[in-house]
Amino acid sequence: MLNQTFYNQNTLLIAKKLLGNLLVYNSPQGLISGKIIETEAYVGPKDKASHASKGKTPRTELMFGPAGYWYIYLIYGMYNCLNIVTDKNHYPAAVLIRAVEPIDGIKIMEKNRKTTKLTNLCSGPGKLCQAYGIDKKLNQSKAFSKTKLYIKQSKKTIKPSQIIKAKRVGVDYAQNYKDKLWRFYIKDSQFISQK
DNA sequence: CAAGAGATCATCT
DNA sequence: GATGATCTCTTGA
Repeated sequence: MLNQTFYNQNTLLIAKKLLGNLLVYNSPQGLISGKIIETEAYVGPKDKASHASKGKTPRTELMFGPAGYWYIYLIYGMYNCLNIVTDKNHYPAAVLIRAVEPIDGIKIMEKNRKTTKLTNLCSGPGKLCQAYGIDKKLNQSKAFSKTKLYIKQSKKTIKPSQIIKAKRVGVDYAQNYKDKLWRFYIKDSQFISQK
C-alpha cells in the first residue's frame, strides 16, 4: 500500500503517479477494487478551481492538513467526490480520483450503479463513488494505514508517454486557473470519464 | 450526436 | 438565498 511519505510529495507528481495503481475498498458489501485511470490535481491556496482558494472553512480544513487523508464531499446535492489530500502540511492540495477500471466486486458495482455496462460503472467521480458505495462516512479517514479504503501499488507502472494531460472538467469559473492542464489520464483507456 | 434541463442539498454569504 | 470538482434523461436535427 502507498504510505504517507508518498502522499507528502508534489501534487502534480502524485496525480500522475497514481495512474495505474489500485483503489481498494473493503466495503460492507465485499471487496471492491479498480485500476486508477484518471485524476485531477487541485493545487495550493491560489487555485481558483479548488475549494481551498476560499480559505480555511470547516469543510476544507482537511486540505490544509497532513497528506494521506481522504477528502470526500457531496456535490450537486447528489454525488460524492473522492479526493486524497497531498503535499506538505499547511499547504492545501488534493488529487481528485475521476475514473477507475473495475477489477474486483463488479457484481456489487453493477448493483449500486443499476447498470451492467462495464465502461459506465466507474467512469466519472460521481459514478465511481456510487459504484464503490463511498460516502461522507469515510471523509477524513486515513489512506496510508490498514484501513477500509486505500491505494495499492501496482507492479506495472504507467510510462510517461502513456499519460495524457488535459484541462480540468467543470471549472470554467476558475479564471486564470481554468485552463491548467492538471487532468491526467491513461491514453487509449475505455474507462475515462466523458467530456 | 449535441444541447438543455432537472434532480437535490451541504456549504458558504 | 445562491451555488456547485456531476450525471441521466429528453428533445430535436
